[in-house]
Amino acid sequence: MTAQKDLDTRDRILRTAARLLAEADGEPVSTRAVCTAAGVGAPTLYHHFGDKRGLFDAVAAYGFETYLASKRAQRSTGDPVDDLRRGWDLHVEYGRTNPAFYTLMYGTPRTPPIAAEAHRILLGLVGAAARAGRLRVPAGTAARMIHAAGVGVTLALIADEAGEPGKEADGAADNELSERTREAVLAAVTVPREGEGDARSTSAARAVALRAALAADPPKRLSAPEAALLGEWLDRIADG
Amino acid sequence: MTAQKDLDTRDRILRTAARLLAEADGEPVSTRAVCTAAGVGAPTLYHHFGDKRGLFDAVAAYGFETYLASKRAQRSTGDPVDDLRRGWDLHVEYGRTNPAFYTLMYGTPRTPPIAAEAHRILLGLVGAAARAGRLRVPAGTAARMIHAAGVGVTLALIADEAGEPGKEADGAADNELSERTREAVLAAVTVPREGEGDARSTSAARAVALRAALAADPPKRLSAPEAALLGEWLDRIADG
DNA sequence: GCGGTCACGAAATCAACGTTACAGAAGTTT
DNA sequence: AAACTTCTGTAACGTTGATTTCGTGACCGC
Repeated sequence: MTAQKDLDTRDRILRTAARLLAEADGEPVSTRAVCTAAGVGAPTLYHHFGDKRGLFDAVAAYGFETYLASKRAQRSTGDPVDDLRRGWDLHVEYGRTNPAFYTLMYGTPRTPPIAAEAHRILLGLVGAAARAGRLRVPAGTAARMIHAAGVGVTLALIADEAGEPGKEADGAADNELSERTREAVLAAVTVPREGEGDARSTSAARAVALRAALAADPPKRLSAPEAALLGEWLDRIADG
Repeated sequence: MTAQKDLDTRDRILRTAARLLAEADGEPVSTRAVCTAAGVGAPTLYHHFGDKRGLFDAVAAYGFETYLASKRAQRSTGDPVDDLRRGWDLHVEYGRTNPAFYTLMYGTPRTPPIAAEAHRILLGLVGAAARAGRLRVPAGTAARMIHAAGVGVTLALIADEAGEPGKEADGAADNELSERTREAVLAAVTVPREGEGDARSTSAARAVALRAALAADPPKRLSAPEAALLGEWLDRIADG
């Protein structure tokens, strides 16, 4: 079974590189270290991954896949705002359990392309909330706010745990930071539940909902400039 | 003037290293590159900074000093919540104009000790708001939330500008993200202005204010365990 | 059973890195 | 003026990095 052995070795290199990357706290990991730790020769690594870049790209994809899998598996709870909550919690949880991968992903200005799918999933959740009339700001703005705040909170938690490892007791404080910031952003971005808000918030929410629906299904009876202008007006109503 | 020449060369090396660090987008900068770019020999660098670590520590302090100077120069506007706003804006502004230094500071789990003073200044601003009765959550919690969200927003803006450089037009969208997130967190953390809120929020704010005052000036008439228990109760009141 | 492809290891190659002897120049002190 | 300290350049040293060259054993279709 050549294919079996092949996958075994490749996977072993991948796992070893991931472990070394997690242990080395930020400073670079050499291909030599990966080879010796995995018990393979250098040509084996180059046979499977081409070069160092290819190896670490594969490692990044490998480490991020568990997160994407959990995100993709997320089913709607019926309440789109609760779905946003669960998405936030999944994000923070992944960062806390995989700090090395996470800082590689979101701590650098050059966000790897693998993270693009995570962002697409977030846009999907936010879009659903918008179509349900639960947003009071444009969907793109809401997504950016949620993403930025979530990344900031996760990096702060990682920094805390790096500073004082082994402290299990502050898990409560960590959850407090995450949940409070999450609710702060969601409160600023969503409308409570039903149309019980004042007229201003509901008209804003309806403008956002219409905007999201039009984005998903472009109006055929309007020209492109007309649609663009309409979108701008709807944003202005949403900004209230 | 030996001292003059000394400072000149040292400063030139510092500036050159800072520039190379800003240009090299994340990947490491070699001492050789710094030496050739600064027009000095290697022993000069080692004479002034000891080794590579010493050089980059000095560079980090050098790059962060402008930020700390602006923070320290910040005078109160009279409204402690407005002071928090200005502190946030200063933070974001520094990150956008110095993305390389900023990601070095806040993008890594190992936050350099120089950033500790920035955090102390933030704690001072938050403490002032707490003593003025403008906080509805404990001061430490508020500081953590503001810091985490601010870092997240700044990193998001840096990532945006790295993705599409030269785009001056989206400065408005950038400010929108920063201001909206800032107001979202401040709204969740502070109370509006005067004691016009309902009884629950004012009692919470007063509990936080008392807590902050006691932290600054420990009560002499209470034993340490008593004071600890009192603090816990005040936090519970503040949490509502 | 045999040529060919695939997976892998031992050792080597080449460049780049941090760092250091050594030496010379310039100012300061005596 | 001589000795000394400080600052700096030339030229290396030793290490480590990524990557390749060559060779060998195993498996697979014919």
